[in-house]
Amino acid sequence: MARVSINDVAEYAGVSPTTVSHVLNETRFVREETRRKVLDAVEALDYQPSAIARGLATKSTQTIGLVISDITNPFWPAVTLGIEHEISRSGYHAIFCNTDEDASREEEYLRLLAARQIDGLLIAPSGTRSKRLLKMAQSGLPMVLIDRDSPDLQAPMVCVANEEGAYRATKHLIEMGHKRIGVLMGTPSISTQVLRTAGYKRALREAGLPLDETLIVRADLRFYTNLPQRPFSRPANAR
Amino acid sequence: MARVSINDVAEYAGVSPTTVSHVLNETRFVREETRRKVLDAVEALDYQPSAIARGLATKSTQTIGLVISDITNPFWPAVTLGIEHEISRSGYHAIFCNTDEDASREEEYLRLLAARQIDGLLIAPSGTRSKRLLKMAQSGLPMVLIDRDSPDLQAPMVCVANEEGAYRATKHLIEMGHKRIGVLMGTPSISTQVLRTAGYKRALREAGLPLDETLIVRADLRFYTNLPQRPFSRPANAR
DNA sequence: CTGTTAGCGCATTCAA
DNA sequence: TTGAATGCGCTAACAG
Repeated sequence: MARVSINDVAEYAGVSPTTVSHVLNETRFVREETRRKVLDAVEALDYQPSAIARGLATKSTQTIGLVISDITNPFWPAVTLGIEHEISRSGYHAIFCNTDEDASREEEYLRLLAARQIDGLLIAPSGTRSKRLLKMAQSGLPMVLIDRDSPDLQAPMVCVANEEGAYRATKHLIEMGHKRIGVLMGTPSISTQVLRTAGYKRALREAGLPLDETLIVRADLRFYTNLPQRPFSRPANAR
Repeated sequence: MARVSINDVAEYAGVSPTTVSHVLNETRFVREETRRKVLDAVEALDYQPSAIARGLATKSTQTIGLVISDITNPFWPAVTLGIEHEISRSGYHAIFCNTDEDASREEEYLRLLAARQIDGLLIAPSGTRSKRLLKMAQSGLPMVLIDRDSPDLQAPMVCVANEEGAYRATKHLIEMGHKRIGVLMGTPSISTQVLRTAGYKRALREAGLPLDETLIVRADLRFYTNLPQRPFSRPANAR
């Protein structure tokens, strides 16, 4: 039952562990004959290198953290799928973290990811500024924000045009002759919501329409299907 | 930039690494005074134990593999959410693997998970029987099948009542007076599809209705939203 | 062209 | 009540 290690392979092949390592990683030239012996041993013993041990030795884990808010919001599966494809194409893999829009869960996950020594981080940050996240960014951990901005993080971000989108939508309604236009807003602390509301206001301003704050309503923007909905009680959320 | 290790903490606190390890894991009694010193050192140095190193030493990774077929099928986000909650509640975390219903991707992921020394596996197996998966099961790796059965695996499974569900649905239609009832079937190799079709047939048989095979049609059962749909071409699939 | 040695950061005997 | 020594499985100098 004991895991077969690089030493077992080396012994079986009659070479040193170093050589085994080198042929497996193609990290230095090895005589074809030796190479064959090693490969045969690997085959015979069904050897699987331990990513753990390698990680410890190289300080690189080929792992990236994926921190999102709510996988049941259909936006995220679509994003996740694309991410997963690119990641796995490059030999990496993702640790999946669903924060449920809960700052303490986010914090917990960040701690875990740090302990797992991730090589990079993809995150849709919750509104609350996390000291840990900040520190991770400053430590030089490669990181990109998805869907949401975070003022003090200054990491690259990819997102939709929230302000512009809301602006255009509002403008469109105005052009159709509507005067009293409302907004359903999700979690206010999130950049998407702030920006969309900003776009909405800009359109109103531009059209000379009055801004009625009571028309901006806090709502639960989650997507409902008739699937079993979240068995866990959580604060309302939205992208 | 160098990671602070257990030795740094030990030195800072004026104790041995052994003691640090013990207070952190609460694995043997340590005098309160010593304990405090260690905890203070941890705090002062912002020490994060390396899960990698621990994994290598203990052979336990607190990691479980989650292998599903298609995260854009709304069934899976719902399932994933529940899994993620339970997993993280227990101090574990998941490596997310989206196979896209592709046997070779499944194979690749299984290899990766084995290398990462996962402690357990949750999988919705693709139809094709994987030798690697079989070996993993036989090696004693804790494993549970989700949503789909796999004949030669004999692992615990949790799924919906496919046969019974299809049976009842069909029966309902029959009771409403319908005679020509069709089936849209996804990937045929998957147990869900087989069972549902079986339930359908049972209902027909029971009602003495003829079975018209041409009414069982292979289809793409993916769920379409107006979200950007899979930028990758893949074979059609379904749960 | 290949092997020896020495860590990576932790947990764990075995001693004291 | 605490330490010293060893090893997990691998990679990376440094030799030869």
